Amino acid sequence: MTNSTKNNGVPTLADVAQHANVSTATVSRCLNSPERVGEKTRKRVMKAVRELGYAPNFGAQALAARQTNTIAAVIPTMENAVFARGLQAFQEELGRHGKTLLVASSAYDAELEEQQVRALVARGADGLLLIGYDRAPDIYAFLAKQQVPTLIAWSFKPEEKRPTVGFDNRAAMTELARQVIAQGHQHIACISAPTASNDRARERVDGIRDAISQAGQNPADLVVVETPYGIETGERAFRQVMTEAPQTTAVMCVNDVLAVGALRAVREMGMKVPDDLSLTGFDDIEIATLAEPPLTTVHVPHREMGRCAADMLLQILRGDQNGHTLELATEIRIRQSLGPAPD
Amino acid sequence: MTNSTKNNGVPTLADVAQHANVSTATVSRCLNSPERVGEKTRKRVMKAVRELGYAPNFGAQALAARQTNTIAAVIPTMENAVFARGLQAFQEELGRHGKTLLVASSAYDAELEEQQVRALVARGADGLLLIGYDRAPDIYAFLAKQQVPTLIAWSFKPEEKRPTVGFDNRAAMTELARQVIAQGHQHIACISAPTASNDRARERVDGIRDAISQAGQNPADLVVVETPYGIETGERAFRQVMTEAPQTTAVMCVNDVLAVGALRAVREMGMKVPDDLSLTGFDDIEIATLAEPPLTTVHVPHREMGRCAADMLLQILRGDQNGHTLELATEIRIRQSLGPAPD
DNA sequence: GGCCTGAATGTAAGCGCTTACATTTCTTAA
DNA sequence: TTAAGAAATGTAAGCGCTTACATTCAGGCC
Repeated sequence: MTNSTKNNGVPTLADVAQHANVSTATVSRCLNSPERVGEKTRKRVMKAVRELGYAPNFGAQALAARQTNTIAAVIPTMENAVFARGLQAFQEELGRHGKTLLVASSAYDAELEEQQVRALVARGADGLLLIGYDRAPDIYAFLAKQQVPTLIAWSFKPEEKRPTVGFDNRAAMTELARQVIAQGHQHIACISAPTASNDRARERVDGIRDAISQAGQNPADLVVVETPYGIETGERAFRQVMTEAPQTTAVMCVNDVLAVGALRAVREMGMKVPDDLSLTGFDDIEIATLAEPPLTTVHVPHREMGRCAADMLLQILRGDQNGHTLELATEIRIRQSLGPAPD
Repeated sequence: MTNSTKNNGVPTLADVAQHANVSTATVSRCLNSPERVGEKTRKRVMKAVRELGYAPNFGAQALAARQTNTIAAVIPTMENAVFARGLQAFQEELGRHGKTLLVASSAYDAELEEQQVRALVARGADGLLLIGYDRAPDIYAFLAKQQVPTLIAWSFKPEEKRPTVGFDNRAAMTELARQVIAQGHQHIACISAPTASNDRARERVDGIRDAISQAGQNPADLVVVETPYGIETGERAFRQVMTEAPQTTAVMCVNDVLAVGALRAVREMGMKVPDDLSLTGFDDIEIATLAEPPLTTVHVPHREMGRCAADMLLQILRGDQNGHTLELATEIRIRQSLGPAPD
């Protein structure tokens, strides 16, 4: 044990320096910009590093270098496959660039999200990924003050100027609703996540209304039931829809999970999809294809979004001043859960 | 702007101290142990904190306090709902205790996992969550040297002495296999994830063999096809099984995702589950109940495991010397995908 | 009043690293 | 051979915070 007995036996840069008979500066350079160190010295230093089992102290590094190489993400929940996928891709891409991912989830709760954002920034995140635009202005103010580059994902509104990677939830849903209407459905209902602080859900519902308007009908007639995320909640929401509006022939859900829940309820109620009732989802996660019948839905490139988000955030951190806004294309996937209106 | 122009305008402890006319020590105490500061002073300081929008510098804090309040997890992938759930619960529980979660994924790749572990430790993780026991000894040595408390999850072997929270994969699968055998199945095949560096998969396969032995048959006869995680791969694996062992009447998969893939293949091949062939999974994730027919599988309390993992790791960090090993119960869920052997 | 005690606050020494700047050593070309 | 420039290395000043220890100050007691 040549390393200092201080620091609990964990070797420090200074220990390595002593072991390799160089200054701490040289060791630091070996580790961070090896090309600036002579080959012989470098080998000697790396050997010392290995022998001592040295690993840099993160706090010290962060303090001195003024960056943590850490990117944070606050997502509603990892249990939603949509975010799990995106986050996975996000992390992979970050990892490729030597960044680490800090994660917190808000459980779709605005207040909790704010706390999480503050906590993660306090943890030294160099950059931040957030889902959707909706949030209190003071969070944005805080982020600006703390100079934390922030990227919004999973939403895309042309009029928003914040750095964004996402897709046009509204337009995508409008397109899907058109297809539903084209099948002759006159009484459409919608099962939505709570729209209060969730622009994605809100936009999707509005997208349906747009299509209804375009078809010359009254968008105010659209029956909307809001419910938290989940299969069971989707089930209950469907029953509510059928109670409130029994004439409904097509139910459009703002995500696949709710749609699967609805699908279950349909079956339990003894109806047939799509003969008696058509059903659509959004996201195109695995269960959409696995459901019986498979769900008509909007395919969203979640993985790609995660990857792009990482790239864009990295770019912003690097100081690239390019337009940091990217719209990804979605795609309607017509499957058996959508059929012509009965009668 | 009363705060120093240095540091890019981001306020520091010293700025707050000056603003509130106290020493930095007092500010620090206000933030970390408020009870040790007089009420008037405390209020004044907190006001200054708010006015300046102060947030502590993480690196400095970590360096001085010698801990980061950060816990890391390396999991195979978040795209597997099993880990997404567990991780979500893990994070929630950590958050409740003021800890933040660092995440990396290994993509089931041992070498990548090693890199990730090193990276996360270098990022100053106070503790570490790892999946399964299998890994190179030098990783364990490294962790010991770095004095990073580590908890293993998703596995549980009575003979292992490392801190662990998990379940007995082998015993659970044995139990399930018994049920399959009890249905008269003589020709069982298994679709497994690669077992080379995955003790969970290996134990499950061995669990089937145990049941076969117990039934007085030859465990060596078990046909095992290994394939990476995924629905499509499960599909292909099933075809391979039926090519290699066409007499098979029950296919036991080491997880639900592979089972769902197999189920698809069964259908494409024009067979009926469970009339022509029985199928089982493992994990009991949502798709298990959504599949047609619903999958017989082993229910694993993923969320609970995540939560317990957090609690245990926190305990270890606190220095509690209790036995840090916890076995969770699994439960067989018999559903329609399992039926009596044909003939 | 003087002394003691404990609470409140201040002083200042690091924590382990990066990096600007200084110094030394090697190349290279006249 | 030598001066000039480049490359390699060393020196040391922080980075912003925590905390051991020192100081101050009230109040209580004899």
